[in-house]
Amino acid sequence: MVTIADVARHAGVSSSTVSYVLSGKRAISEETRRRVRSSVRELGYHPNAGARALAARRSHIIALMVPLRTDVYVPVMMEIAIAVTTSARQHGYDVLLITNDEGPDGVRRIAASGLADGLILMDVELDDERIPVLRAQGTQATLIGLADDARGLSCVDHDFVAAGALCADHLADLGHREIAFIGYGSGVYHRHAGYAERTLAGFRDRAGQRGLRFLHRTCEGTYESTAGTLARVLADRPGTTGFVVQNEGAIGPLLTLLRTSGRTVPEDVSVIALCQDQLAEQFAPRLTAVTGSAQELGRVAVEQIVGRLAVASDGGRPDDDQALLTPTLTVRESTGPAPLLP
Amino acid sequence: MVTIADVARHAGVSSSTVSYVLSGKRAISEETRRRVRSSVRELGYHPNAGARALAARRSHIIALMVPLRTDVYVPVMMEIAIAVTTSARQHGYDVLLITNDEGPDGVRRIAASGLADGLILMDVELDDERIPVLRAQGTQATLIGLADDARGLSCVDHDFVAAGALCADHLADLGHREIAFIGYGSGVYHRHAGYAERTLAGFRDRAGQRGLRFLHRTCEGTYESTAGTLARVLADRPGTTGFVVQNEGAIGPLLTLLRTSGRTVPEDVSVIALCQDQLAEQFAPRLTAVTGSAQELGRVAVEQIVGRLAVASDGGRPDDDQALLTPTLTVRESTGPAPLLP
DNA sequence: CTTCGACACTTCAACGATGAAGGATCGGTT
DNA sequence: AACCGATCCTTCATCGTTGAAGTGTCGAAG
Repeated sequence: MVTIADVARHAGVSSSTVSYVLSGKRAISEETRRRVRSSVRELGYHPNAGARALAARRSHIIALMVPLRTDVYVPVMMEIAIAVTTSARQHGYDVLLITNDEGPDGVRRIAASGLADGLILMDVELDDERIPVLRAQGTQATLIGLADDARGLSCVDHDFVAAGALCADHLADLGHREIAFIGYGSGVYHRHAGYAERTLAGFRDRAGQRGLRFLHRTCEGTYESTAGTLARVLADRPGTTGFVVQNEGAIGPLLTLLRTSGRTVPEDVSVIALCQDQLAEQFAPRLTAVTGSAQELGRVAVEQIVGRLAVASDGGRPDDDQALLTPTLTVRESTGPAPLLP
Repeated sequence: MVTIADVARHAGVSSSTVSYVLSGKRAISEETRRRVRSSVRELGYHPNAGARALAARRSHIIALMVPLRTDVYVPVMMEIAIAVTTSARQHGYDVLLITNDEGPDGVRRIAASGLADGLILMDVELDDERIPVLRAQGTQATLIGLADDARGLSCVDHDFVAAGALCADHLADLGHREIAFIGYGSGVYHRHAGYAERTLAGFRDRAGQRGLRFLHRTCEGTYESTAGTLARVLADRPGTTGFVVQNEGAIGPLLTLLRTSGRTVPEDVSVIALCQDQLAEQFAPRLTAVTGSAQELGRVAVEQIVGRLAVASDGGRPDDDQALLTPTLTVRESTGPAPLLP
């Protein structure tokens, strides 16, 4: 193992000079800097992470707490996790993956052991048990999602209200008047998962303003569940010409069921999905969709936590930013003008 | 921050006694152990990760290197990552997430800095650049996937050969004679991704033994690509009655296309998928599928690396195990007896 | 010709844990 | 009474890095 002392000896300086060259915290002459750098390269020196964390009281690790639950669309989670990892690396941090089944104790463990400098929490509930722990430990953290009381924390999330409104506007612009909103399973709403409720609220408000009638129906995302939901919708409101789908699993079944029931998309009914573009493009017809960038979410979360850590290590009190990312509507082949009344 | 010295003072012992109570490496009297444990609890002591890593020369961290690429089915990757994380915790390890765009340098960085004790590599290519680095650094590692030269490493993977054979057997048992194998995009084969080639090989061999005629066609997994692939298959071999699909993205389009071309599943054609059960159940009809457990894969990988680390820290030379996990065939509604010849 | 400040580097004491080596205590054996 | 071994605990050096404080040198100002 190559230590800083080996580098120092090789470059003919003291080890703290090597440390200063590497951290850039003191002025070092051009000549010495060059020599040290070339010794570092020649010996293949990498600072020992443990020693560095001990001495500097910073591990340069960010912990990312991901849900075990699989009722959220998994590729999105993965995309966020990867975006967090690559963004973190750009700021000189590594990412520790922990699962939220460790709960508040997990947060305590990570914070108290100094394993990570800060945390990013995913799948936050409105009234989350982990938040008081964070505050008690004085640990820097960012939430992906919104919580009731986010004092001392930063947050970032998609603007689901805007996403819901975009759906309503698009269908209203096309002349649709009766809409069905196919949501997640009822469990998601009972958990008060913010994203589900906020999308619905945004849709509901805009739908009201635009004079749309609509139904909201939960759906578990299986074929059977979608079939049941669709049957109920068509029984309750036979004049429905627009569908908003926020459940990734329900999209495929819905399209199949519409087809087999003799309804053509988009001539007879329009379908607009709240899902990743990649997924929207896999169906036939390709789906008009409202999307937020998962990568952006991860990137912003990292920037928030890195910013907080920088301020805190200078002895400051970080601002609690709340970022809402604006969603995008991409019009594809699944939406069109409402059919003329028969 | 609570240190081991605080605990020692509180319990009226020396700090190394606390250390021994916690590690269990020396005999400590029942009475003292009790007192130390209760002090630990009362003060909320968690050992400082950096100090522990420095002194013990083990970080208790396993690095998991995941692919950035998205042409593999992402939920499977996530499932593995989560299984690795939860299994690792059960062995007292945490998991550091790194992306394979860091390449061999990433491996060097992690190994040389002592950030992680060992690595688990995913998406390994047959001739992978990271493997020589691992060997040079003397780092313990496990591969998820198989490599050409795995000396000094452990490996775990699904038995894709067996999976391919299972597909051939099932269709042969049902009386099918002309089969189409819809694979991944050509890029996957050009990369010599082991799983694609091995599944095909297993299928090919068994198909030969069972007297099946078959076509193998690549497919990018989009609707258009699937349509093109299917059209070619039906033009080349109009008598095809069985489909094996190894591309998750192609399943939905294939089912839709078969239906719109007037073919009923399973009465006219049988479809067997190589994909997760969860996905197989989302289609209508539910798909007969051959599956390997992603959770099991993660669990075994962790057990291998933890085992290697234990042996190595006792000064031993770990065995290079290669585990192949047996896949399961679950018969659902998408396969049935071959239609009688017209 | 002293003094001062700027610059460039070094010295050295942390940081918080581990674990080898070294007591202290005690019952039992010669 | 002296010695022994076992048991249980403590002392202390060590891990590799950081950064405050200190040293030495040199040019410019007083």
